[in-house]
Amino acid sequence: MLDTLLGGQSLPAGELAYIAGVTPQTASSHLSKLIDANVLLVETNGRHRYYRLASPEVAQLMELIAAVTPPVRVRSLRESEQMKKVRHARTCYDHLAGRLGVDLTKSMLDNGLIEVESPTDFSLTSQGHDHFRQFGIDFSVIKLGRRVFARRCLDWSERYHHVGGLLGATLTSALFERRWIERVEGLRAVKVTDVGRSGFREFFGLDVKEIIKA
Amino acid sequence: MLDTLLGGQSLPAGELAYIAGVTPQTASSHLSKLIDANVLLVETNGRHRYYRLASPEVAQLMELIAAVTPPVRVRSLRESEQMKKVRHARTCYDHLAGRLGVDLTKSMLDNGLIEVESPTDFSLTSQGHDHFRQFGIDFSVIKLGRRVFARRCLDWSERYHHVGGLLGATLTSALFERRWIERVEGLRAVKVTDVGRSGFREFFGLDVKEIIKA
DNA sequence: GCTAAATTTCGATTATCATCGAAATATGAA
DNA sequence: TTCATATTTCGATGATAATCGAAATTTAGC
Repeated sequence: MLDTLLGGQSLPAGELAYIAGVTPQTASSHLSKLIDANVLLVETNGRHRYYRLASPEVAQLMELIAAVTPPVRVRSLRESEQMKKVRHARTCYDHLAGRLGVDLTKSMLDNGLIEVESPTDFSLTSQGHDHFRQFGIDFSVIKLGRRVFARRCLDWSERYHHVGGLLGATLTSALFERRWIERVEGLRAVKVTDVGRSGFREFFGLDVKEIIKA
Repeated sequence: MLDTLLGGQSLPAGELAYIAGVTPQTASSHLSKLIDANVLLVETNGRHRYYRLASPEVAQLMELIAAVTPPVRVRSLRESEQMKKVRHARTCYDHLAGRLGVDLTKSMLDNGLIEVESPTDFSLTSQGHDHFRQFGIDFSVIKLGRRVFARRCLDWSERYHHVGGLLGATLTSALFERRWIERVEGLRAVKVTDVGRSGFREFFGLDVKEIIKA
């Protein structure tokens, strides 16, 4: 959770729990300890509680710990293959991340479907609205609710942003529905199907470099 | 045990056990974990095994933890007096910290001996080079090796930076050699001698406010 | 080679922590 | 109001860690 927050974002408890792979109760327990220890700050916003690092010193602290700690040894070929799959394409909460998520984001930027609105957010251009309407998703009728529309989410494996928020989530669930992507059993990784491979090329001008074999 | 080793000394396991108030078995168990975690190094010298911090980064890490952590409640008058001494002047790994370390750093900045080079580093000005040559230290002939020359190290008690790195270490060991400062028995604290008091005034334009009495 | 000192390893006990189901709380929406 | 969602609190259980006695290991000095 701390590693995720190192990017400087504020995230709600549920999302941090998902990322850490624990239940919300467990995450809540850890988060409150981290608050007490002056490591995190929380900002209450309605029923969401956004957690973030308490100070630049904490970020410096974590970088130092990473510098002092011996690098985590990958113990087996299987683990290393799994790591490759996870780096290639995975879900981050409910949207695409990894190489695929980042490349898709870059191609949407290049094609003028989205643009960088602020350090923390993307926005959908009118061209993007049209393009996604053709794709079968009409974002002009989708209600925002409390959720951010298109978060710029820092990708730990690619060190670049991918699209999160409602846009990322809606797009990703559509990709699952159309079977462009499928979950890899037991991992956070996803694989691109043959249908997806041609779909990404035609619709997003994106050549998916390596297809992960199931 | 780590707090004791922050003074920069090497100590045997038995002594660290005594200081921490645990049996040698318990200390040994913790020390071996700290070795595995790259926090400590051990030097075997006959049947004694001398433990010390593994790197300046570990010292910086611990000072940062102290800076982030909420202050510990002081339980007794004696503890409070000890705390005062430690806050006044102490060694941080191998360089000066506390009020004295911070004031010395400020006076070197004011007198143009050093300047802020980056958020993490100081640098020695040409005036500083001359001044230290007069003092008897020629930094132009000291090899850097892998160590940072003059780190801006955050001071937990003063919430300001003091000089670490090679510059801080070289200066501090010279101060011990000339008996401007001496260790306080059983603590990380140091005290300024009468010689040091006049020396700091003449050479660094620094009035040492309170002399810690032994 | 023997003995004493410093330290570690082993094993058992006790204390503490992590975890999650169930229930409570808080908020926003219908 | 009622329902759904986000989050926390409580409580029980299983896992992990701390601790130290006993015994093993290492080495200095005799």
